[in-house]
Amino acid sequence: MGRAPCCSKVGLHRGSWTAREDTLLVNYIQAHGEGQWRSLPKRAGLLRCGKSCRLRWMNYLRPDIKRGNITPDEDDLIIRLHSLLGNRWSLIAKRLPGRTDNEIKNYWNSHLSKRVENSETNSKTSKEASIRNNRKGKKTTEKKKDKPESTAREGTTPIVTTKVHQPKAIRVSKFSVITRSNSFDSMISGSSNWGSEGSRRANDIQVFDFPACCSGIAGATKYIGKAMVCDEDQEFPYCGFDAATFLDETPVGDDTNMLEDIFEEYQQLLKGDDTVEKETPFFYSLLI
DNA sequence: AAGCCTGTCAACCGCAAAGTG
DNA sequence: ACACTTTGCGGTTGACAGGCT
Repeated sequence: MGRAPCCSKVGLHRGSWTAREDTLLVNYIQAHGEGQWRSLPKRAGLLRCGKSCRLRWMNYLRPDIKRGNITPDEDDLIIRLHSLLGNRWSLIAKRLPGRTDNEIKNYWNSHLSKRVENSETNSKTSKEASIRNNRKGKKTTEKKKDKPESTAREGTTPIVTTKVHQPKAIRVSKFSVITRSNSFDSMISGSSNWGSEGSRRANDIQVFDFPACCSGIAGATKYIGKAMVCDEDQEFPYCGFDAATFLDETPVGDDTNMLEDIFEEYQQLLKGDDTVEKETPFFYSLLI
């Protein structure tokens, strides 16, 4: 499909998987577990490359994959998370149990991107109309502040088009935490000693106070999640709060209200001040 | 009925981070 | 510190299905 193979895979199967191949892969992983993808095909008796096996398992065969259409709730959540995180599909997928990054990416590209684009166009058009009206001398009762633009869709939450970050693809470690001792430089470069799997249990769910530097601006006081230490000597947004880490560190549960709450709180945080983007590109460089 | 067009989605790719020796 | 391998990510492609002309 598409491009030439990344390496010589003469004799290896490519393209769609057969039922037999699926069975072989599932049986092998059930018996031996995931990992060792490079050697897995040989051991499982598959004529596929390890990458292909991993992809098939991750995106299709895993038992916890949720099949079926994206629900309106999921749909909304994807739009809103994308407005915060950009194309970080794996991060978005983590907030949608049972959905894969590939699925969400495809769904976005085929369904949502156009819708959001249209909503932005519409909103732009109405804004321009408004400007034209103003130029005509039509009175406006109040000067609108720069608020997040949103448009309503029938029966769903309005689409938030506040900011669309276009981050580059970076891998976000599952247990990444920002510590006082870690500089932003190390955060960006990814040379992370920001925490280790061994130092924290994955399911530790606690309620934390936002550091004063953050809560002062955001108005938010608490979030539920794993520890994230902030350098309170610095003022937000220099303190080390970042969307990816925040969402990554916040456990996923079945409680959609909790997700809503988390989203709302982070939304508040980002909304804090548009000058953040203009005056502190450093903060945004964490996301872009 | 046949051909064209469009949308969807599984699978591929290259790249970069993380892991290992 | 370095080189090499493994893993994970996001972008892209092309097969396929269904609608349209």
